[in-house]
Amino acid sequence: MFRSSGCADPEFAQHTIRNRKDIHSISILRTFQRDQHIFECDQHCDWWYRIVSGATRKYRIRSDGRRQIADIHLPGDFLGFSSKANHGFSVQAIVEGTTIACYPRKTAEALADSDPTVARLIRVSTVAAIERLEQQMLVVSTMSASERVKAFLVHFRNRVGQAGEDGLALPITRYDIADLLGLSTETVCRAFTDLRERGAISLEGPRQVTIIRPGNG
Amino acid sequence: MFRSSGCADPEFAQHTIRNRKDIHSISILRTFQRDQHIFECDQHCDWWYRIVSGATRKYRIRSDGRRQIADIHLPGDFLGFSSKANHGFSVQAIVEGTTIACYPRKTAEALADSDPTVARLIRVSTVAAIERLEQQMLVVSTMSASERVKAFLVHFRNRVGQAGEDGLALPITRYDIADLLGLSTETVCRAFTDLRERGAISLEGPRQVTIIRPGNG
DNA sequence: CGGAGACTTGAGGGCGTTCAAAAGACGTGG
DNA sequence: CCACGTCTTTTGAACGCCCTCAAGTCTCCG
Repeated sequence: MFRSSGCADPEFAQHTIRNRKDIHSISILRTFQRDQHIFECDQHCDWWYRIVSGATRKYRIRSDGRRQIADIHLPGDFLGFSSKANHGFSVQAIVEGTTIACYPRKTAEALADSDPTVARLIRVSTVAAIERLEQQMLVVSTMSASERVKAFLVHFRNRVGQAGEDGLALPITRYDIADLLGLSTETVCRAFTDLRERGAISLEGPRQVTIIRPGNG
Repeated sequence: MFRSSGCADPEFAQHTIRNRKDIHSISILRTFQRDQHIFECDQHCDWWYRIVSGATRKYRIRSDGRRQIADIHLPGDFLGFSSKANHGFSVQAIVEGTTIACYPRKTAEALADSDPTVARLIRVSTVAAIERLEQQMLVVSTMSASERVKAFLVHFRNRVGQAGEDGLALPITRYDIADLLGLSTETVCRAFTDLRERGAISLEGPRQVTIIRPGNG
């Protein structure tokens, strides 16, 4: 939009060239081990992040010591935005060798200010996070244990995008699922068993699930 | 940033003038009756909205007929963003005479593209919504009924911003609170009674609450 | 082969839901 | 101003789901 302008002002011309910089060019790639922190809850928000490969969990430890997982991030997701100075959540790698692109916040914000494409990318990404959270809330606040687990499996499969095959390799433990769905580990296990016995899913292994009936039943 | 440029190109100059338009100048003010819809879940996302006065609820009807409230919007909040063509939620006025500024989506997006201030405003607003939802999720998925109601009251008081006085006039019914917290109406009532008996709150009337002890206890 | 972590299953109790009923609050019209 | 109907709020009793505690099995990896 701006770049199509035939402006002769050198300062502006230089600016448009700076704008041409892809957001990826200002990023630093980092690799994380399993359970290694990308950032912690009391840390200052100096970076934005994008998952390149692997997965992360966004969580918080409640005053009673229990862990609450607010979101799971998969490749393509942006995270690390905050309206306050500190994140209120910690983010941890779930799988070994999770790769993350890190963007210096000030530079990225300046880029978002000058490049509408970047601003739009951020906007779409945050809106997607909102919709994910709203969906998650619906699941957590109104569904039974089995329904929650099934909704999680269906939602997760849709996100990893294996639309054709229903075989799903879960990168996360029952503990993670429990903390994400607001259930106990035992209840999650019982829900898996229940869904298997009712023919909604089949288990080739604890982490290898096939969704047979995605709908109700 | 762009506007400080001394560019002589007329097209660009005209553009900068367009950029000067405040986002509020492209809005239409509308007033809604109680329970009137701002938009419904299957409606096309042609507008963005900002609450001017009153309050709205963002909700969805589950397949079993139960209603789930995902968020309450108060003056200053932006809403209506979606990454898809349709909203997945309906939004309704809670109080009589709720006033809302409506922005034509395409115009607003173009404005966000050209004016970093607007883009930043939208970004901050969506990030605030994310943080609200994450907080809400924490409440819904790990707290007991009384804790949820108390957390709701404290959170709500902070949002309406009556920091000095603890007297709080609730614009919403027990039914709304129940659907927001994932509880039944009866349980919400019992939680109010419980909190009153334990001295955490006092009730001058069903809708008039004073928070005595915001912390635990 | 041994150990640690992940997963599964069982029994009992607490908390929230459902069903039922009544009291309170509020606006409307006489 | 009061009577009336409707919506909201409150309380009670019984049931059911999920949590907790406990024990055992499976799986992976050194």
